[in-house]
Amino acid sequence: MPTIKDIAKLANVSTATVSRALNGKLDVSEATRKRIFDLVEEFDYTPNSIARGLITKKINIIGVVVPDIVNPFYPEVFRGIEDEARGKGYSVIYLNTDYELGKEREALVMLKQKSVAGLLWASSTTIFEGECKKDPKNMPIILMDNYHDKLKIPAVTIDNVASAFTAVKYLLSLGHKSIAHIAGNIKNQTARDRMVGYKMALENNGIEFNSDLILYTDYTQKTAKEKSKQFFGKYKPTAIFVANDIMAVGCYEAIFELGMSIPEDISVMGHDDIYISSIIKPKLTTMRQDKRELGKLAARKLIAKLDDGDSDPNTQTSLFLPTKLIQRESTRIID
Amino acid sequence: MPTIKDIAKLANVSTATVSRALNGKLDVSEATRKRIFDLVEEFDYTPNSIARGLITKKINIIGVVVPDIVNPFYPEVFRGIEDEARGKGYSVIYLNTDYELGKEREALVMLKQKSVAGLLWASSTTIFEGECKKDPKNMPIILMDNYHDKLKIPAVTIDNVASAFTAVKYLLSLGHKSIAHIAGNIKNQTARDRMVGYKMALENNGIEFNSDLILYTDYTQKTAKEKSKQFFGKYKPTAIFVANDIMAVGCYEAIFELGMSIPEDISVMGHDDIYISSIIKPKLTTMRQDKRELGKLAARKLIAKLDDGDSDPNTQTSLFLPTKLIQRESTRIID
DNA sequence: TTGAAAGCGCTAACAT
DNA sequence: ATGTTAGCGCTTTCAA
Repeated sequence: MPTIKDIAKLANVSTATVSRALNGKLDVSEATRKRIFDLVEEFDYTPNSIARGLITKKINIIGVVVPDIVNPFYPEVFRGIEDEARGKGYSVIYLNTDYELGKEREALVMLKQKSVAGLLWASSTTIFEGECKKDPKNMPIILMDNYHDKLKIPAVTIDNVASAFTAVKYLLSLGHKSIAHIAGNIKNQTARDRMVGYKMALENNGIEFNSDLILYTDYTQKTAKEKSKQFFGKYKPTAIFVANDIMAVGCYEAIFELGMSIPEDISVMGHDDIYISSIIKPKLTTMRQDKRELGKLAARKLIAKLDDGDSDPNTQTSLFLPTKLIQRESTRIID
Repeated sequence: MPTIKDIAKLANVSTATVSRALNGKLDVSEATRKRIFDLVEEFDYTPNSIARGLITKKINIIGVVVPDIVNPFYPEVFRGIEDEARGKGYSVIYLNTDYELGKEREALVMLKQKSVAGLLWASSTTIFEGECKKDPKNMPIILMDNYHDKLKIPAVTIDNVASAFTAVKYLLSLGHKSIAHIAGNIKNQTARDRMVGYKMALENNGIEFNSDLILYTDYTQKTAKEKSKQFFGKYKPTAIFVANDIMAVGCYEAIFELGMSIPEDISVMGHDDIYISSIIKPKLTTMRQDKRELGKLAARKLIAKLDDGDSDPNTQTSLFLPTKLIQRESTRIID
């Protein structure tokens, strides 16, 4: 593998000049620039990013931290990130945190130690403030699928309140009056927001919020199934809004095991529109979010910050993407 | 962040000694070793992996190359890899290749440029030989979910011939005589092997192989659906063995759209046992492979090679994991 | 057992 | 517009 020295020698210039040319500095003459680039081409030279990293304290790798790649929501987000990052010359390091604060912290340490340029973070819990404020300049962070009220960390997510509102509003428009809600982990801003949207829609329609109709979970299919099974023993709502599709699957299982049917006995509404939602029977009515786009825009925002600093104003702001109601077979009009 | 210099100064030794102690060289006195490690502990010092990488030409990151993380098979493999790698102090860079040779080549270049220590490679097509033979010492490769006949690259995969054989044998044991096969991309060794197993089982039971009953695909759900729909217009086998579960879903769709039912009109057998296979209706009978284990063992093999060189003999050999028949609802006894 | 010194490949002042 | 020099944080000869 050729080094910058080889190119310098062949071009009859110093390594500094080659470095300047390669990094697009303006003070290089056209002639030498061309000479250098021709050589680079000819010998297929690529700068050693490790050596560069030693100086700049940064390597062109971005870290992605998510709860669990096995959760069908994340692979799509990841594709969006990887596609965008690769196009801009960045690679992606991926870490799972299993919804555990300890692993999140550990992930952060690993990533810092590896000098990644920046972070894309889908935190499962409310982000711990200390870590995030520490050298924010050295390692910019963009939150995904979550945001933080107090800290001003830019985020790319959806408007969860509005989205849940739309979902429940739809259920109401179908004539449902007794609507339960399976909430996610309420340590999570996203889960809280979806519950807020649920409440708002209810109150907006003159229906009183009933805390008995709320099932608290940890966002997993298993828990959703267990809690649902218990719940339906006691309560008979005509509809249920589930905070994500994976839990809706758990809810389906419970309903079927109890000998009930969807949507005849109960309408089920999910959220996210993951891959399986259109495959399960009955097909799940849900709110679609464009997961790939989410990843792409988050990566774009981070890389903009990395490459251009904070000159671009929208590297500092958050983005709230729209969601879309997908009507399928799991909901019905109630008489 | 403290550097090796800081530790050296505090310990009253040279940086060389600190380096030696940290790298477990034997020629450091117990006293100084302890002094150094105490300091390391106290100041939470971690060596800068970039600086180290500049010398060793390696960074403690391993590259993972797969066709598409959105394909539900891979997230689980990835979890296995990440868990194992993290435990051993390695991070993981992930690249998608979309079943395209060009992107595979590009991925390899990126990874080399970033000086990753080694590669875990789930190649979609038969690996291109040139790239793999080039400096194999510098960047060891372990193949996943695939292997290569001619090149002696160690692999971690399953015995696809045996697995497909078992699958089809099961169908035969149910009394089926006319069994179709949806094959994967036959540029791929895995796809070819599964077809071989299919043939062997047939011939083993005195049933002649009929090429009309083979559907060639690119491993995607969409293609599987299209080809199935055409196929079932002309042929009426009583069973079909699909080379993977994602295509089985496509096959389901085709069958349902044609107004047929599973397993009454046709038995469907998949392969892999991905997440959705136990969720779809009817639940899919399939061959389970332990994807997480696959990833874990592949990572373990690679890291063993990285850390211990080729002294450990099983860094050179391939591993063929067993699969397991999972009987569910999509297959039935035929009379 | 330890230290001094060189150098990995690159960038960034500081000169010219 | 270009070259010289120093140095990023670490490992690794070579000496002692």
